[in-house]
Amino acid sequence: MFVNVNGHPGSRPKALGELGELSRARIVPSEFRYNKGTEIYGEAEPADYIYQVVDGAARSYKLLSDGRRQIGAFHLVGDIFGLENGLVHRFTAEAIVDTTVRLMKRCSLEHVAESDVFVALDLLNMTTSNLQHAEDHMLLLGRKTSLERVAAFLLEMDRRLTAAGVIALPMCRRDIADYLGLTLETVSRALSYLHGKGILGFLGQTQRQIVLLDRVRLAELDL
Amino acid sequence: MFVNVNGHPGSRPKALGELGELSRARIVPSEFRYNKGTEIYGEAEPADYIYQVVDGAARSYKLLSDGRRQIGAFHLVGDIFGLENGLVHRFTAEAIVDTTVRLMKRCSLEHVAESDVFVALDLLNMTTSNLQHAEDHMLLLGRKTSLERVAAFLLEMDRRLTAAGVIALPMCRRDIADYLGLTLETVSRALSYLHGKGILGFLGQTQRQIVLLDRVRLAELDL
DNA sequence: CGGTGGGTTGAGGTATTTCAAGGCTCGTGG
DNA sequence: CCACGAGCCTTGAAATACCTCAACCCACCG
Repeated sequence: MFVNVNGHPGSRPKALGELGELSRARIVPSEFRYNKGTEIYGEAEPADYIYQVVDGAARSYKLLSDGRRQIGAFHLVGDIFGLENGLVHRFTAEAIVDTTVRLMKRCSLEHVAESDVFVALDLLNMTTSNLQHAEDHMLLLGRKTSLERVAAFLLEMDRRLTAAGVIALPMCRRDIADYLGLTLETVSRALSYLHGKGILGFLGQTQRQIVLLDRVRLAELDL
Repeated sequence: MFVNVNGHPGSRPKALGELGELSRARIVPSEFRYNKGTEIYGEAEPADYIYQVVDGAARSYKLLSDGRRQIGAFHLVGDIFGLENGLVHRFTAEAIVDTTVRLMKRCSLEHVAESDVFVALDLLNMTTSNLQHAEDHMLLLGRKTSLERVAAFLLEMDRRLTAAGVIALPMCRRDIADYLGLTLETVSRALSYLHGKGILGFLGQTQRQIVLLDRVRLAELDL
């Protein structure tokens, strides 16, 4: 079934083993590269590092026992993720495309936080940002229609990764669906609808580059 | 509005409150009572205080422009809520029943946090707890069926407010529905179904007191 | 008593999912 | 160079989980 593409149960990459190579660099943040679809860390794994996307994109998700997946967030260039307060990660994180991350050992960070108020407040600010996103997303998942969800998604991506007026999505329709609590078909239909209404256009033939032609009408769909 | 708080900026705090993790903050808490259904604070209002439920229960929610409501959390006895990092609240909070809260001035708390690393870390811990709850709730809202949602709700309430084997719910079906992203009818049907299966029982005639008769089968529904 | 605020239940409607088919692109190998 | 399969996306048709609308019951309360 869903064994390969999203790296479901089958794949148990050796994130720790790979990171072992980096263990020499204790203090200085190091960079690491993950290939498309590979796991960066798994849910319930020890949270030894925090990550920042240098290039590429990642997804964080939870799974139900039967494979249903909910993506909690996409991590784009510049985003910091993997920040957990407890000892373990609460999400699985995977590279959506070939991705370079900068990583930092968590324990040293915590140690700094205990002695430096401003680091602690920084952590608090980052956690609060994550919380705010999650709160907004609960409203979307609990109460918005499919069209409203897709509109909100497009506006979020427009805000976060538009370059030169074009939204170059790194993720496939299934990822979008699992982020929005829909099926990929419903996402596709909503995008087609918006396309038909002249609200957005596609560039190239991959369907992953989107131009927002009428931001006003799109915003009207995002209640 | 409700301005009966005596803690003025000038007054020097002395006694420790029982605000648990925040006791180091050395802030004098005052109590206040809200009648059933009244607003404690509104979304986008200045966040001047943080709150702890002494008695009763509260709900935090967001509204869409057309009135659709998503309850993000219920606040039960002992819970701290209204903790925002920004200047304004991101939810509206209301008393579900007649409720007594202990409240603390936020600005003084922040001031302490800047100088006391342990207070800042306490704030971080509380924010992280909220984040974790929101993350779990996203999975519920995005991917679980109505029966699974109701089962998860019952188990959460069982964990958080059961006394003597009875779950005495403070909230009505509509609140539950708006928490679970369902309609009140669907919630009612799910409860009836579980009742019919012998998984739960009702006490009294208000339908608000629930006994879990078969926690095992209920847990099986919570994937 | 009559009204109001919950709660349940049924019948019908609908938004979204599910199932199925087909198209397009791209990489690989004959 | 073309054939081929895999991955991704779209679209249609049918199924269904949940919603909507409506009726009714019951407890509470002035």
